[in-house]
Amino acid sequence: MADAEIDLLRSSLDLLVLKALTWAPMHGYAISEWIESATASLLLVEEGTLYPALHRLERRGWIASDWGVSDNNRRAKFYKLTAAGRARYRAEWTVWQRHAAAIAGALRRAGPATA
Amino acid sequence: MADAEIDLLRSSLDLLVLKALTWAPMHGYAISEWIESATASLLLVEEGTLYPALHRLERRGWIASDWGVSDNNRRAKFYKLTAAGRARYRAEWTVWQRHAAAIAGALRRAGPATA
DNA sequence: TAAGATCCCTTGTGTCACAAGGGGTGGGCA
DNA sequence: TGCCCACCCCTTGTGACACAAGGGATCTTA
Repeated sequence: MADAEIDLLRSSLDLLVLKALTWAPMHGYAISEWIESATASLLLVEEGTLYPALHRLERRGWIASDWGVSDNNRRAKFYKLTAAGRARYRAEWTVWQRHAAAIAGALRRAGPATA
Repeated sequence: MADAEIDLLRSSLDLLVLKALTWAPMHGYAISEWIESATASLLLVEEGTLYPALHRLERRGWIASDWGVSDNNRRAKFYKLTAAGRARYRAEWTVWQRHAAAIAGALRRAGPATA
């Protein structure tokens, strides 16, 4: 029953990560904390999900990384958006909104018979 | 680039199928047509996606099937919601709305630094 | 100096959408 | 009459991905 909670994340992780980086470079741990706080703890990103996602985004050229030092004086890899990543973010956001609206609309219908 | 179009479906297929059946029993082909029309052709469900999904939902007890004859006088398998499926639909819908709202809210934020 | 928080990563495992096939039937049309 | 197309069902790879469950290193604090 609880599995329904996860499914929407499957589609939106990349988008949320890109969003987090639109403001400033961040390291992975901070990104996961931001997603948790920004969604009121509804979405909890496991480390085994986040880090492969970051590597995937980097491999595709949407983000780039540099080693640095965190606020807590620890070694951390900071990710930032590339120009392509910024464009990608805008495009994906548009698509996401349109599709979310389409699905929400379908779910609000009186019923298939009225279609 | 186009792959972003599909991702949101991944999470919502089950929900849309259950929704289609809240009104009346339907066969697979009609369900896929309804989803297409209800989402203004934004979501196109492949047969190789839909039929496994139907079998999955049936295996889990959310829907049940009976062979019958379609409007076009063809042999078709009609699916209907079970009581458990109806409850499931309501629960999943609630979760979907809450999560979609959470993600949309996170994406509208000024930036992580303000979190 | 021990513990806990911070930060990074990898390897199974299972699920799922999709592409690409296949098959059967009924109605319309040449 | 015979053929084609729309309708309707299904399966088998394949690749992508979230997740659980591990491991490791450093810094701070008690």
